[in-house]
Amino acid sequence: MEFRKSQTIYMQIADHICERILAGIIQEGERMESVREMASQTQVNPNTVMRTFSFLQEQEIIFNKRGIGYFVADDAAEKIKTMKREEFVKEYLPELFKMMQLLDIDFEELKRIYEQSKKAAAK
Amino acid sequence: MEFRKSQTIYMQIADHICERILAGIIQEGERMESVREMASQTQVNPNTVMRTFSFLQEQEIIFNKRGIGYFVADDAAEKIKTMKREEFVKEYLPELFKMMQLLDIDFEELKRIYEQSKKAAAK
Amino acid sequence: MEFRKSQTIYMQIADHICERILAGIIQEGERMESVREMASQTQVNPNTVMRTFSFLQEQEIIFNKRGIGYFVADDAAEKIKTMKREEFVKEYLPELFKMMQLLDIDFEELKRIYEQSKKAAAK
Amino acid sequence: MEFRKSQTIYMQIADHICERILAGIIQEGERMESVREMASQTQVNPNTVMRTFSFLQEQEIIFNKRGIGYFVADDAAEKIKTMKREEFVKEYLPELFKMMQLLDIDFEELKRIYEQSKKAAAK
DNA sequence: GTGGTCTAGACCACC
DNA sequence: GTGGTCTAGACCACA
Repeated sequence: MEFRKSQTIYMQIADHICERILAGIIQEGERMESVREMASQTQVNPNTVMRTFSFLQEQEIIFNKRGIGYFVADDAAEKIKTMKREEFVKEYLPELFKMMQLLDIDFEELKRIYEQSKKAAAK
Repeated sequence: MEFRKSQTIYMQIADHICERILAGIIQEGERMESVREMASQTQVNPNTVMRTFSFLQEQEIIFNKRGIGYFVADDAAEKIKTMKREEFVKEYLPELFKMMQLLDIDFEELKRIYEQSKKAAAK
Repeated sequence: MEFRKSQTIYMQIADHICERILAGIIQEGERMESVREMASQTQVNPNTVMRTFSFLQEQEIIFNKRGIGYFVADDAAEKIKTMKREEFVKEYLPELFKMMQLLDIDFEELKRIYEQSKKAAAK
Repeated sequence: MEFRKSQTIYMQIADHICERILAGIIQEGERMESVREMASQTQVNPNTVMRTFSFLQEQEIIFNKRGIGYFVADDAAEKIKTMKREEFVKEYLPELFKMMQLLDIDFEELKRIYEQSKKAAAK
Protein backbone atom coordinates (compact mmCIF):
# COMPACT_ATOMS: atom_id res chain seq x y z
CA MET A 1 0.00 0.00 0.00
CA GLU A 2 1.23 3.47 -0.93
CA PHE A 3 0.89 6.38 1.44
CA ARG A 4 0.71 10.09 0.90
CA LYS A 5 2.99 11.98 3.18
CA SER A 6 0.49 14.78 3.71
CA GLN A 7 -1.44 12.67 6.19
CA THR A 8 -0.45 10.23 8.90
CA ILE A 9 -0.22 6.61 7.85
CA TYR A 10 -2.53 5.36 10.55
CA MET A 11 -5.28 7.71 9.45
CA GLN A 12 -4.86 6.72 5.82
CA ILE A 13 -5.28 3.11 6.85
CA ALA A 14 -8.37 4.09 8.83
CA ASP A 15 -9.83 5.87 5.80
CA HIS A 16 -9.06 2.91 3.63
CA ILE A 17 -10.87 0.58 5.99
CA CYS A 18 -13.86 2.92 6.15
CA GLU A 19 -14.07 2.98 2.38
CA ARG A 20 -13.98 -0.78 2.23
CA ILE A 21 -16.80 -0.94 4.75
CA LEU A 22 -18.88 1.60 2.83
CA ALA A 23 -18.29 -0.34 -0.39
CA GLY A 24 -19.45 -3.51 1.31
CA ILE A 25 -16.11 -5.23 0.81
CA ILE A 26 -16.00 -5.80 4.54
CA GLN A 27 -19.40 -6.77 5.89
CA GLU A 28 -20.76 -5.50 9.19
CA GLY A 29 -20.25 -8.03 11.95
CA GLU A 30 -17.36 -9.59 10.08
CA ARG A 31 -13.96 -10.10 11.66
CA MET A 32 -11.18 -7.81 10.53
CA GLU A 33 -7.73 -9.01 9.62
CA SER A 34 -5.58 -9.33 12.71
CA VAL A 35 -3.21 -6.52 13.59
CA ARG A 36 -0.23 -8.56 12.44
CA GLU A 37 -1.89 -9.63 9.19
CA MET A 38 -2.80 -6.10 8.25
CA ALA A 39 0.66 -4.91 9.24
CA SER A 40 2.33 -7.32 6.85
CA GLN A 41 -0.20 -6.60 4.10
CA THR A 42 0.31 -2.86 4.31
CA GLN A 43 4.04 -3.12 4.95
CA VAL A 44 3.68 -1.14 8.11
CA ASN A 45 4.63 -1.61 11.74
CA PRO A 46 2.04 -3.50 13.84
CA ASN A 47 1.99 -0.60 16.28
CA THR A 48 0.80 1.66 13.51
CA VAL A 49 -2.06 -0.68 12.66
CA MET A 50 -2.82 -0.92 16.37
CA ARG A 51 -3.19 2.81 16.39
CA THR A 52 -5.62 2.67 13.48
CA PHE A 53 -7.70 0.04 15.22
CA SER A 54 -7.72 1.96 18.50
CA PHE A 55 -8.95 5.01 16.65
CA LEU A 56 -11.71 3.11 14.85
CA GLN A 57 -12.72 1.50 18.12
CA GLU A 58 -13.07 4.89 19.76
CA GLN A 59 -15.32 5.90 16.89
CA GLU A 60 -17.28 2.70 17.56
CA ILE A 61 -16.78 1.60 13.98
CA ILE A 62 -15.09 -1.62 15.06
CA PHE A 63 -15.09 -3.41 18.39
CA ASN A 64 -12.88 -5.95 20.08
CA LYS A 65 -13.49 -9.49 21.23
CA ARG A 66 -10.72 -10.36 23.59
CA GLY A 67 -8.24 -12.86 22.33
CA ILE A 68 -10.14 -13.20 19.07
CA GLY A 69 -9.76 -9.96 17.17
CA TYR A 70 -11.54 -6.87 15.91
CA PHE A 71 -14.99 -6.96 14.35
CA VAL A 72 -16.93 -4.45 12.27
CA ALA A 73 -19.75 -2.90 14.31
CA ASP A 74 -23.32 -3.51 13.20
CA ASP A 75 -24.05 0.07 12.25
CA ALA A 76 -20.52 0.83 11.06
CA ALA A 77 -21.45 2.07 7.58
CA GLU A 78 -24.07 4.39 9.01
CA LYS A 79 -21.65 5.74 11.62
CA ILE A 80 -18.99 6.35 9.01
CA LYS A 81 -21.39 8.21 6.76
CA THR A 82 -22.62 10.39 9.59
CA MET A 83 -19.11 11.12 10.72
CA LYS A 84 -17.75 11.86 7.27
CA ARG A 85 -20.75 13.96 6.36
CA GLU A 86 -20.40 16.07 9.46
CA GLU A 87 -16.72 16.52 8.80
CA PHE A 88 -17.51 17.41 5.22
CA VAL A 89 -20.14 20.01 6.02
CA LYS A 90 -18.41 21.59 8.98
CA GLU A 91 -14.79 21.59 7.97
CA TYR A 92 -14.59 21.02 4.28
CA LEU A 93 -17.41 23.01 2.74
CA PRO A 94 -16.79 26.36 4.46
CA GLU A 95 -13.35 26.34 2.90
CA LEU A 96 -14.82 25.37 -0.45
CA PHE A 97 -17.28 28.24 -0.44
CA LYS A 98 -14.60 30.66 0.63
CA MET A 99 -12.33 29.50 -2.17
CA MET A 100 -15.11 29.71 -4.74
CA GLN A 101 -15.84 33.27 -3.76
CA LEU A 102 -12.16 34.16 -3.71
CA LEU A 103 -11.53 32.69 -7.13
CA ASP A 104 -14.82 33.74 -8.71
CA ILE A 105 -15.88 30.20 -9.41
CA ASP A 106 -19.59 29.43 -9.43
CA PHE A 107 -21.43 26.13 -9.27
CA GLU A 108 -21.77 25.93 -13.05
CA GLU A 109 -18.02 26.07 -13.45
CA LEU A 110 -17.56 23.59 -10.64
CA LYS A 111 -19.83 21.17 -12.42
CA ARG A 112 -17.95 21.73 -15.68
CA ILE A 113 -14.64 20.89 -14.03
CA TYR A 114 -16.26 17.84 -12.53
CA GLU A 115 -17.45 16.56 -15.92
CA GLN A 116 -13.98 17.08 -17.33
CA SER A 117 -12.32 15.17 -14.51
CA LYS A 118 -14.80 12.34 -14.99
CA LYS A 119 -13.88 12.12 -18.64
CA ALA A 120 -10.20 12.18 -17.76
CA ALA A 121 -10.72 9.36 -15.27
CA ALA A 122 -12.65 7.33 -17.84
CA LYS A 123 -9.66 7.08 -20.13
CA MET B 1 -6.77 35.19 16.33
CA GLU B 2 -8.18 31.70 16.49
CA PHE B 3 -6.52 28.81 14.72
CA ARG B 4 -7.80 25.52 13.47
CA LYS B 5 -5.66 22.67 14.55
CA SER B 6 -6.03 20.82 11.27
CA GLN B 7 -3.52 23.13 9.63
CA THR B 8 -0.29 24.72 10.71
CA ILE B 9 -0.49 28.14 12.27
CA TYR B 10 1.97 29.76 9.91
CA MET B 11 -0.06 28.68 6.88
CA GLN B 12 -3.27 29.97 8.42
CA ILE B 13 -1.59 33.32 8.91
CA ALA B 14 -0.37 33.22 5.31
CA ASP B 15 -3.91 32.54 4.10
CA HIS B 16 -5.20 35.37 6.20
CA ILE B 17 -2.71 37.77 4.70
CA CYS B 18 -3.53 36.61 1.18
CA GLU B 19 -7.21 37.23 1.79
CA ARG B 20 -6.51 40.72 3.01
CA ILE B 21 -4.47 41.40 -0.10
CA LEU B 22 -7.18 40.05 -2.38
CA ALA B 23 -9.76 42.14 -0.55
CA GLY B 24 -7.61 45.21 -1.03
CA ILE B 25 -7.20 45.76 2.69
CA ILE B 26 -3.47 45.63 2.13
CA GLN B 27 -2.49 47.44 -1.06
CA GLU B 28 0.17 46.20 -3.45
CA GLY B 29 3.47 47.95 -2.81
CA GLU B 30 2.47 48.74 0.73
CA ARG B 31 4.65 47.83 3.71
CA MET B 32 3.51 44.91 5.87
CA GLU B 33 3.34 45.03 9.64
CA SER B 34 6.65 44.03 11.18
CA VAL B 35 7.18 40.50 12.37
CA ARG B 36 6.95 41.61 15.98
CA GLU B 37 3.79 43.63 15.46
CA MET B 38 2.05 40.79 13.74
CA ALA B 39 3.29 38.34 16.36
CA SER B 40 1.77 40.33 19.19
CA GLN B 41 -1.43 40.94 17.24
CA THR B 42 -1.93 37.26 16.51
CA GLN B 43 -0.62 36.09 19.90
CA VAL B 44 1.90 33.90 18.20
CA ASN B 45 5.63 33.25 18.43
CA PRO B 46 7.61 35.69 16.24
CA ASN B 47 9.40 32.72 14.68
CA THR B 48 6.04 31.52 13.43
CA VAL B 49 5.31 34.84 11.75
CA MET B 50 8.82 34.79 10.34
CA ARG B 51 8.04 31.45 8.77
CA THR B 52 4.87 32.87 7.23
CA PHE B 53 6.83 35.74 5.72
CA SER B 54 9.51 33.41 4.39
CA PHE B 55 6.84 31.32 2.74
CA LEU B 56 5.14 34.31 1.16
CA GLN B 57 8.49 35.57 -0.01
CA GLU B 58 9.23 32.24 -1.68
CA GLN B 59 5.92 32.57 -3.47
CA GLU B 60 6.98 36.10 -4.48
CA ILE B 61 3.87 37.55 -2.92
CA ILE B 62 5.88 39.78 -0.63
CA PHE B 63 9.49 40.89 -0.83
CA ASN B 64 12.04 42.14 1.64
CA LYS B 65 13.92 45.41 1.89
CA ARG B 66 16.74 44.84 4.29
CA GLY B 67 16.48 46.83 7.46
CA ILE B 68 13.10 48.23 6.49
CA GLY B 69 10.62 45.43 6.31
CA TYR B 70 8.44 43.34 4.04
CA PHE B 71 6.39 44.80 1.18
CA VAL B 72 3.54 43.46 -0.88
CA ALA B 73 4.65 42.65 -4.44
CA ASP B 74 3.12 44.57 -7.31
CA ASP B 75 1.36 41.61 -8.86
CA ALA B 76 0.62 39.95 -5.53
CA ALA B 77 -3.12 39.62 -6.01
CA GLU B 78 -2.68 38.03 -9.42
CA LYS B 79 -0.04 35.62 -8.12
CA ILE B 80 -2.26 34.61 -5.22
CA LYS B 81 -5.19 33.96 -7.51
CA THR B 82 -3.14 31.81 -9.86
CA MET B 83 -1.60 29.90 -6.99
CA LYS B 84 -4.86 29.36 -5.16
CA ARG B 85 -6.66 28.35 -8.31
CA GLU B 86 -4.07 25.76 -9.18
CA GLU B 87 -4.08 24.42 -5.65
CA PHE B 88 -7.86 24.39 -5.71
CA VAL B 89 -8.21 22.46 -8.95
CA LYS B 90 -5.40 20.01 -8.44
CA GLU B 91 -5.58 19.25 -4.76
CA TYR B 92 -8.90 20.37 -3.42
CA LEU B 93 -11.42 19.42 -6.06
CA PRO B 94 -10.42 15.77 -6.55
CA GLU B 95 -11.01 15.21 -2.87
CA LEU B 96 -14.28 17.09 -3.06
CA PHE B 97 -15.58 14.92 -5.87
CA LYS B 98 -14.51 11.79 -4.07
CA MET B 99 -16.28 12.86 -0.91
CA MET B 100 -19.43 13.80 -2.81
CA GLN B 101 -19.56 10.38 -4.41
CA LEU B 102 -18.86 8.63 -1.10
CA LEU B 103 -21.57 10.54 0.71
CA ASP B 104 -24.09 10.58 -2.12
CA ILE B 105 -24.12 14.35 -2.36
CA ASP B 106 -24.84 15.94 -5.74
CA PHE B 107 -24.43 19.50 -6.95
CA GLU B 108 -28.03 20.40 -6.18
CA GLU B 109 -27.51 19.47 -2.56
CA LEU B 110 -24.19 21.27 -2.47
CA LYS B 111 -25.89 24.43 -3.62
CA ARG B 112 -28.63 23.95 -1.04
CA ILE B 113 -26.10 23.62 1.76
CA TYR B 114 -24.40 26.73 0.43
CA GLU B 115 -27.58 28.78 0.58
CA GLN B 116 -28.21 27.61 4.12
CA SER B 117 -24.73 28.49 5.27
CA LYS B 118 -25.09 31.94 3.73
CA LYS B 119 -28.29 32.47 5.69
CA ALA B 120 -26.63 31.26 8.87
CA ALA B 121 -23.73 33.61 8.33
CA ALA B 122 -26.12 36.51 7.74
CA LYS B 123 -27.45 36.29 11.27
CA MET C 1 -23.34 -14.66 29.58
CA GLU C 2 -22.23 -11.04 29.40
CA PHE C 3 -18.76 -9.98 30.48
CA ARG C 4 -17.39 -6.71 31.68
CA LYS C 5 -14.25 -5.74 29.90
CA SER C 6 -12.61 -4.31 32.99
CA GLN C 7 -11.82 -7.82 34.23
CA THR C 8 -10.66 -11.00 32.60
CA ILE C 9 -13.33 -13.42 31.46
CA TYR C 10 -11.93 -16.38 33.33
CA MET C 11 -12.07 -14.49 36.63
CA GLN C 12 -15.62 -13.37 35.98
CA ILE C 13 -16.57 -17.01 35.43
CA ALA C 14 -14.78 -17.95 38.64
CA ASP C 15 -16.71 -15.28 40.54
CA HIS C 16 -19.93 -16.51 39.05
CA ILE C 17 -19.21 -20.08 40.18
CA CYS C 18 -18.29 -18.89 43.68
CA GLU C 19 -21.55 -17.03 43.96
CA ARG C 20 -23.50 -20.11 42.95
CA ILE C 21 -21.67 -22.12 45.58
CA LEU C 22 -22.33 -19.53 48.28
CA ALA C 23 -25.97 -19.42 47.29
CA GLY C 24 -26.19 -23.19 47.55
CA ILE C 25 -27.10 -23.63 43.90
CA ILE C 26 -24.10 -25.90 43.59
CA GLN C 27 -23.75 -28.12 46.64
CA GLU C 28 -20.45 -28.99 48.24
CA GLY C 29 -19.17 -32.38 47.06
CA GLU C 30 -21.24 -32.13 43.90
CA ARG C 31 -19.74 -32.55 40.42
CA MET C 32 -19.28 -29.42 38.32
CA GLU C 33 -20.37 -29.14 34.71
CA SER C 34 -17.64 -30.33 32.37
CA VAL C 35 -15.32 -27.83 30.78
CA ARG C 36 -17.04 -28.28 27.42
CA GLU C 37 -20.53 -27.91 28.83
CA MET C 38 -19.66 -24.75 30.62
CA ALA C 39 -17.82 -23.42 27.57
CA SER C 40 -20.86 -23.82 25.36
CA GLN C 41 -23.17 -22.42 28.05
CA THR C 42 -21.10 -19.30 28.52
CA GLN C 43 -20.17 -18.96 24.83
CA VAL C 44 -16.52 -18.97 25.69
CA ASN C 45 -13.39 -20.78 24.56
CA PRO C 46 -12.92 -24.08 26.47
CA ASN C 47 -9.36 -23.00 27.28
CA THR C 48 -10.82 -20.05 29.15
CA VAL C 49 -13.04 -22.32 31.28
CA MET C 50 -10.07 -24.57 31.84
CA ARG C 51 -8.20 -21.59 33.21
CA THR C 52 -11.08 -20.84 35.57
CA PHE C 53 -11.06 -24.41 36.86
CA SER C 54 -7.29 -24.34 37.33
CA PHE C 55 -7.59 -21.17 39.33
CA LEU C 56 -10.36 -22.55 41.54
CA GLN C 57 -8.37 -25.71 42.05
CA GLU C 58 -5.36 -23.69 43.19
CA GLN C 59 -7.62 -22.00 45.71
CA GLU C 60 -8.79 -25.48 46.79
CA ILE C 61 -12.38 -24.52 46.09
CA ILE C 62 -12.80 -27.38 43.63
CA PHE C 63 -10.75 -30.50 43.12
CA ASN C 64 -10.21 -32.91 40.27
CA LYS C 65 -10.91 -36.65 39.92
CA ARG C 66 -9.00 -37.81 36.92
CA GLY C 67 -11.17 -38.97 34.08
CA ILE C 68 -14.34 -38.00 35.91
CA GLY C 69 -14.39 -34.25 36.37
CA TYR C 70 -14.20 -31.43 38.86
CA PHE C 71 -15.97 -31.49 42.22
CA VAL C 72 -16.80 -28.81 44.76
CA ALA C 73 -14.62 -29.13 47.87
CA ASP C 74 -16.32 -29.85 51.18
CA ASP C 75 -15.45 -26.55 52.79
CA ALA C 76 -15.72 -24.57 49.58
CA ALA C 77 -18.21 -21.98 50.85
CA GLU C 78 -16.10 -21.28 53.92
CA LYS C 79 -12.93 -20.95 51.84
CA ILE C 80 -14.61 -18.59 49.43
CA LYS C 81 -15.87 -16.38 52.24
CA THR C 82 -12.45 -16.19 53.88
CA MET C 83 -10.75 -15.49 50.58
CA LYS C 84 -13.25 -12.87 49.48
CA ARG C 85 -13.23 -11.16 52.83
CA GLU C 86 -9.48 -10.89 52.87
CA GLU C 87 -9.45 -9.60 49.31
CA PHE C 88 -12.19 -7.16 50.21
CA VAL C 89 -10.50 -5.70 53.24
CA LYS C 90 -6.97 -5.59 51.91
CA GLU C 91 -7.46 -4.61 48.30
CA TYR C 92 -10.92 -3.26 47.84
CA LEU C 93 -11.57 -1.10 50.87
CA PRO C 94 -8.41 1.01 50.81
CA GLU C 95 -9.29 2.10 47.33
CA LEU C 96 -12.89 2.72 48.38
CA PHE C 97 -11.83 4.99 51.22
CA LYS C 98 -9.44 6.86 48.98
CA MET C 99 -12.15 7.41 46.38
CA MET C 100 -14.63 8.56 49.00
CA GLN C 101 -12.19 11.13 50.28
CA LEU C 102 -11.29 12.28 46.78
CA LEU C 103 -14.91 12.68 45.77
CA ASP C 104 -16.16 14.04 49.08
CA ILE C 105 -18.54 11.16 49.64
CA ASP C 106 -19.34 10.17 53.22
CA PHE C 107 -21.05 7.08 54.60
CA GLU C 108 -24.44 8.75 54.72
CA GLU C 109 -24.26 9.40 51.02
CA LEU C 110 -22.98 5.91 50.37
CA LYS C 111 -26.00 4.50 52.14
CA ARG C 112 -28.28 6.80 50.19
CA ILE C 113 -26.84 5.62 46.88
CA TYR C 114 -27.27 2.07 48.08
CA GLU C 115 -30.96 2.56 48.83
CA GLN C 116 -31.47 4.12 45.41
CA SER C 117 -29.74 1.29 43.60
CA LYS C 118 -31.87 -1.22 45.51
CA LYS C 119 -35.00 0.55 44.33
CA ALA C 120 -33.71 0.67 40.77
CA ALA C 121 -32.95 -3.05 40.89
CA ALA C 122 -36.43 -3.78 42.25
CA LYS C 123 -38.07 -2.52 39.07
CA MET D 1 7.88 6.78 40.79
CA GLU D 2 6.75 3.29 41.71
CA PHE D 3 4.09 1.48 39.75
CA ARG D 4 1.70 -1.27 40.63
CA LYS D 5 1.63 -4.01 38.08
CA SER D 6 -2.12 -4.49 38.35
CA GLN D 7 -2.72 -1.45 36.18
CA THR D 8 -1.04 0.00 33.13
CA ILE D 9 1.68 2.53 33.79
CA TYR D 10 0.20 5.19 31.57
CA MET D 11 -3.10 5.08 33.46
CA GLN D 12 -1.34 5.26 36.80
CA ILE D 13 0.44 8.37 35.60
CA ALA D 14 -2.90 9.77 34.44
CA ASP D 15 -4.43 9.10 37.85
CA HIS D 16 -1.48 10.69 39.54
CA ILE D 17 -1.85 13.82 37.44
CA CYS D 18 -5.58 13.97 38.15
CA GLU D 19 -4.93 13.76 41.88
CA ARG D 20 -2.41 16.57 41.67
CA ILE D 21 -4.94 18.70 39.83
CA LEU D 22 -7.67 17.93 42.38
CA ALA D 23 -5.26 18.78 45.19
CA GLY D 24 -4.46 22.09 43.53
CA ILE D 25 -0.79 21.22 43.16
CA ILE D 26 -1.18 21.87 39.45
CA GLN D 27 -3.34 24.90 38.81
CA GLU D 28 -5.92 25.09 36.03
CA GLY D 29 -4.52 26.89 33.01
CA GLU D 30 -0.99 26.08 34.05
CA ARG D 31 1.48 24.40 31.73
CA MET D 32 2.29 20.76 32.40
CA GLU D 33 5.80 19.37 32.44
CA SER D 34 6.89 18.50 28.92
CA VAL D 35 6.63 14.92 27.76
CA ARG D 36 10.37 14.48 28.05
CA GLU D 37 10.58 16.09 31.49
CA MET D 38 7.87 13.91 32.91
CA ALA D 39 9.41 10.86 31.26
CA SER D 40 12.71 11.41 32.99
CA GLN D 41 11.03 12.27 36.30
CA THR D 42 8.94 9.12 36.31
CA GLN D 43 11.71 6.97 34.82
CA VAL D 44 9.46 5.96 31.99
CA ASN D 45 9.64 6.01 28.23
CA PRO D 46 8.48 9.27 26.60
CA ASN D 47 6.02 7.30 24.48
CA THR D 48 4.33 6.11 27.64
CA VAL D 49 3.92 9.67 28.90
CA MET D 50 2.69 10.64 25.45
CA ARG D 51 0.01 8.03 25.82
CA THR D 52 -1.03 9.45 29.17
CA PHE D 53 -1.26 12.94 27.73
CA SER D 54 -3.23 11.74 24.71
CA PHE D 55 -5.69 10.07 27.04
CA LEU D 56 -6.08 13.14 29.24
CA GLN D 57 -6.51 15.29 26.14
CA GLU D 58 -9.33 13.04 24.91
CA GLN D 59 -10.98 13.50 28.29
CA GLU D 60 -10.50 17.25 27.81
CA ILE D 61 -8.63 17.48 31.09
CA ILE D 62 -5.57 18.92 29.40
CA PHE D 63 -5.16 20.56 26.01
CA ASN D 64 -2.30 21.22 23.66
CA LYS D 65 -0.72 24.40 22.38
CA ARG D 66 1.34 23.47 19.39
CA GLY D 67 5.04 23.69 19.87
CA ILE D 68 4.60 24.91 23.41
CA GLY D 69 3.24 22.07 25.47
CA TYR D 70 0.21 20.74 27.34
CA PHE D 71 -1.91 22.90 29.61
CA VAL D 72 -4.48 22.06 32.27
CA ALA D 73 -7.99 22.85 31.05
CA ASP D 74 -9.97 25.52 32.87
CA ASP D 75 -12.60 23.18 34.24
CA ALA D 76 -10.23 20.25 34.68
CA ALA D 77 -10.93 19.61 38.36
CA GLU D 78 -14.67 19.63 37.77
CA LYS D 79 -14.34 17.27 34.79
CA ILE D 80 -12.19 14.88 36.79
CA LYS D 81 -14.63 14.82 39.67
CA THR D 82 -17.58 14.17 37.38
CA MET D 83 -15.71 11.44 35.56
CA LYS D 84 -14.42 9.74 38.68
CA ARG D 85 -17.75 9.96 40.39
CA GLU D 86 -19.55 8.37 37.48
CA GLU D 87 -16.97 5.62 37.34
CA PHE D 88 -17.31 5.17 41.09
CA VAL D 89 -21.08 4.91 41.11
CA LYS D 90 -21.50 2.83 38.00
CA GLU D 91 -18.59 0.43 38.18
CA TYR D 92 -17.25 0.45 41.67
CA LEU D 93 -20.25 0.61 43.96
CA PRO D 94 -22.32 -2.22 42.47
CA GLU D 95 -19.44 -4.53 43.22
CA LEU D 96 -19.14 -3.09 46.72
CA PHE D 97 -22.78 -3.73 47.50
CA LYS D 98 -22.62 -7.22 46.12
CA MET D 99 -19.57 -7.99 48.22
CA MET D 100 -21.15 -6.56 51.35
CA GLN D 101 -24.18 -8.75 50.88
CA LEU D 102 -22.06 -11.80 50.12
CA LEU D 103 -19.85 -11.30 53.16
CA ASP D 104 -22.60 -10.13 55.51
CA ILE D 105 -20.98 -6.76 56.08
CA ASP D 106 -23.22 -3.81 56.86
CA PHE D 107 -22.51 -0.08 56.81
CA GLU D 108 -21.79 0.01 60.55
CA GLU D 109 -19.01 -2.52 60.12
CA LEU D 110 -17.73 -0.71 57.05
CA LYS D 111 -17.44 2.46 59.08
CA ARG D 112 -15.69 0.62 61.87
CA ILE D 113 -13.08 -0.76 59.46
CA TYR D 114 -12.68 2.75 58.09
CA GLU D 115 -11.97 4.23 61.51
CA GLN D 116 -9.41 1.52 62.17
CA SER D 117 -7.62 2.12 58.90
CA LYS D 118 -7.53 5.84 59.65
CA LYS D 119 -5.87 5.16 62.97
CA ALA D 120 -3.40 2.83 61.33
CA ALA D 121 -2.57 5.50 58.75
CA ALA D 122 -2.11 8.10 61.48
CA LYS D 123 0.77 6.21 63.01
C1' DG E 1 -3.26 -17.60 18.02
C1' DT E 2 -5.02 -12.71 19.68
C1' DG E 3 -4.44 -7.75 21.34
C1' DG E 4 -1.94 -4.53 24.59
C1' DT E 5 1.82 -2.32 26.77
C1' DC E 6 6.32 -0.78 27.03
C1' DT E 7 11.04 0.44 25.60
C1' DA E 8 14.56 2.46 22.69
C1' DG E 9 15.54 5.27 19.29
C1' DA E 10 14.81 7.78 15.06
C1' DC E 11 12.91 11.59 12.28
C1' DC E 12 9.86 15.33 11.39
C1' DA E 13 7.29 19.65 11.45
C1' DC E 14 6.41 23.34 14.15
C1' DC E 15 7.00 27.20 17.77
C1' DG F 1 12.76 23.72 22.59
C1' DT F 2 7.86 21.33 21.78
C1' DG F 3 4.73 17.32 20.44
C1' DG F 4 3.75 13.55 16.95
C1' DT F 5 4.56 9.63 14.19
C1' DC F 6 6.82 5.60 13.04
C1' DT F 7 9.82 1.52 13.43
C1' DA F 8 11.75 -2.54 15.62
C1' DG F 9 11.49 -5.59 18.91
C1' DA F 10 10.31 -7.43 23.40
C1' DC F 11 7.12 -9.31 26.87
C1' DC F 12 2.68 -10.30 28.78
C1' DA F 13 -2.01 -11.94 29.68
C1' DC F 14 -5.70 -13.93 27.56
C1' DA F 15 -8.71 -17.09 24.35
